[in-house]
Parts: sequence; C-alpha cells; structure tokens
Amino acid sequence: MDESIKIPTTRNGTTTFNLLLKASEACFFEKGYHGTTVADITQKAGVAAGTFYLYFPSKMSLYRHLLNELSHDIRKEIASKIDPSLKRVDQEKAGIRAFLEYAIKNPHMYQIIWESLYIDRSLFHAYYDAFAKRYIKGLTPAKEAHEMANLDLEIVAYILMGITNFMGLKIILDLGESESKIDAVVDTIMHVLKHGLFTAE
Amino acid sequence: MDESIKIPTTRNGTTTFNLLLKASEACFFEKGYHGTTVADITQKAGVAAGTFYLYFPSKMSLYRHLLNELSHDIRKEIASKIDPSLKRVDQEKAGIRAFLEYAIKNPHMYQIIWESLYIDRSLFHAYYDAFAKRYIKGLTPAKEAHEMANLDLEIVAYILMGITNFMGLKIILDLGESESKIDAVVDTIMHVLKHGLFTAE
DNA sequence: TCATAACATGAATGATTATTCATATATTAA
DNA sequence: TTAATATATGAATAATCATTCATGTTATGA
Repeated sequence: MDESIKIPTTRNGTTTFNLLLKASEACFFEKGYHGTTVADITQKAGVAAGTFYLYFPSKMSLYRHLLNELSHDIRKEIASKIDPSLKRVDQEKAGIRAFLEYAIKNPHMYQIIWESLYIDRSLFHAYYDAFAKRYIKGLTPAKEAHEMANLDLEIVAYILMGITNFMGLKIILDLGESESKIDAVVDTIMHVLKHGLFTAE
Repeated sequence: MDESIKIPTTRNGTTTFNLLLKASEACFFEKGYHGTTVADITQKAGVAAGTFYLYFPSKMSLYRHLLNELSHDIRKEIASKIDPSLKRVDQEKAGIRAFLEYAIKNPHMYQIIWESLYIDRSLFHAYYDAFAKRYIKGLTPAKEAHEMANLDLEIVAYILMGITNFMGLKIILDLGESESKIDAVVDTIMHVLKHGLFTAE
C-alpha cells in the first residue's frame, strides 16, 4: 500500500488539508495517537470521515507527516535564534532558550516526538540522530578552537539534548509557572555548562 | 469499577501471575501498550484468555502495576550501588553508572515509563516528581556543605535526570556497542559535572 | 473424604473503529 | 458550455479486541 500523502492542488483542498492537520495535532495531544480515532479528527476538523482518505492513505501516514513537519519546524526556529558570530557558549545559550520557548509554545511536540517510540522505533531513532548530527556539526569548530572540553561530541550532544528535553517537559507539565521560570532555568543550565555542578576538591 | 489487582494465594496462582507479568513486559516492549492485545499476553504466558481477568480487572491495571514495580525496582537498585560515606560527586557517579546499567539490563523500562505519558499523564508526572524529590533530598546536604554550586535543586534534578535518561536511551537504541561504551559515557558526563563543558573566557 | 475456595478454560459477546465505496458537488481548462 | 478533475459526503463494511461467562479442574483445610 502506498503510504504517501496527497497534497491538494486547489484553495479549498488546501484549507481542508490544513484543518485536518491542526485537528489531528490537537487530538493527538489530548488523547495520544492510539486514543485518537479518525472520526475524532474529521469531527474536530468539521469534515466527513471519508474526506480524511482523500489526503492521507492511513492514520499512520498523517502521523509521519506531522513528525516530519515538526522536525523541520524546530530546527528552523532554533537556527533563526542563533547568531553564528557569537562564541559557541553563547550560541548554546540562545539555542537552549529557543528550544524551551518552542516547547512552551508547542506543548504537543513531545506527544508527537516521543510517541514515535511506540509507533515506529526507527522514526524515534532517526529523529534524535539527526538532531545529534546537527549538534556535532555545530560543536566541532568549538572543539577545534578549544572553546570547549575535548570530549566525544556524540555523547556531548546527547547530554545537551537530555538536559533541554527534560527541562522542556518539566516546564510543560508544571503548567502555570512556565514562562516565568525560563530565565532561572537557562541560567542554571548555563552555570553547569560553564563551571560544572560540583566544586573541585 | 475496582481497579485493584488480585494477588494469588497459592503456589500455582503465583506462577501464573508472574508468567502474565513477564509476558506483558515482553509484549509491551515489542509492540507498546496499545499494540499489545490481552490475547497476545495470555498466549505468550501460555494460559487462557479468561485467566488474565482472574488477577487483573483490566489491561490498564496491569500496566499500572508494572510501572509501580519498576519504579521501586530502579530506586532500590540505584540505592544499593551508592556508598553514602562517599562525597556527593562520587555518589553521583555511582548513581549514574547504576542507572545506565539498569537501563541496559532492562531495555523495556523506557517503554513502560514513557508510555505513561500517553496512558495517564498524571502517572508520568508523579513518576518523575518522585524521582526528583529523591534527588533533591540527596543533593541538599551537598549544597549546604558547599560541595556543589548554589543552584535551584529542582532544576538540577531535572538536568541530571535528563542527562541519564537520554544517555540510557541512546545506549539502548545503539544495540551492540552498549556495554562497552559505558565507561566513556560516565567519564564524559562526570567531566561536564565537575568542570563544565565550555572553557572559561 | 468432602466441601469450599482458588484456579483455569476458551468460546461468545459487544463495542469500537479504520477504511471503502457509491454518489454528489465544485472547480478548472479548453 | 462542457468534459475532466478535484473535492466532499456519510452510510456500510470488515476486522479487531477487551471483557464476560458458563463450565470445568485442582488444591486445601477440617
């Protein structure tokens, strides 16, 4: 079976297509992929059940499309907030802040990304591997210029992704104090990245 | 409906109960909670479908039980590997290593923990909150003794959990090189926690 | 040994839900 | 205008699966 989606060609079709995407994001966030029925999506989008299959050959293909879109979106957003002329430490600070702000503005991102672990593990793997590769690319010049410690960059990439992902999750789960805490969080992370957590003996 | 499970009282009952638990762990790991049918579990356990409901009022109650067991198990395992007479840095090192080793030995742990985000978000929240509380308790004396930087301990707890959880995940996903890399990973993490990642200007 | 409770079975039930299809309307290009 | 194409409908289909239940079997304690 062909898993490729069909992009609409007319104005009306595009509207419907986007309604379905928005509706599915909301539904997946609320109830998760498996908890969401195609009927839920079409109902929220305000179209008939059959309309769904004009654009997406399956529920799964829609999920894949969302994950793909999200991944481009995040990278573009973070890249736009980083000034390449800065030193790597300061680029990192800007990147961390951009990620956390993105997470707050798009609270469904974790639902979409992490759920891939249960839908198709290779999607999850590919997602974080691609992210790590970007990190490594960015860190390599800093390492060569001795702006950072001489460490395995893949491990460093996962350390940094772990910190930001968990902090983002924490901020989202504590609804309410979210935005206000972001400065304190970024400063704390940067302290650890600059000076470490433990004091020298 | 009563969601409490029924603990068997006889030797045979206990055997069956444990068979169901083991089988469900394996199934959840392979296909996820929603992808696993009760029939899959009973089949793998080698019992009839109805037998499941002698012990578990629902598939969900079994999942809850597993998450609970896992959470005790991890904490006990990590605690057993930490020598309280050591300085906090070295306790941390032992704890990180214990967590990563646990993750390698129990590759289904993430499946069980993270899937709670899609089953009942409050379970996920409670899980990591409890974990963070333990961290804060352990870090407080170190902070007071100036063995570590003067930072918000809740944020620090999530930084540490983020690092270990993502590294564990990475190691599991890269099947093959898992065990061998663990030393390099622990050393790299400890370098960052002792001296930071970026060099001082 | 016998009564009672615990354990076990697997076919049947009932509900859910992804997907299809016959039909209808709108848009577009020639 | 008209043929072709794109978009839309929602009832029907077909498959899946959690759970129940009527019917055994086994163990245990008195």
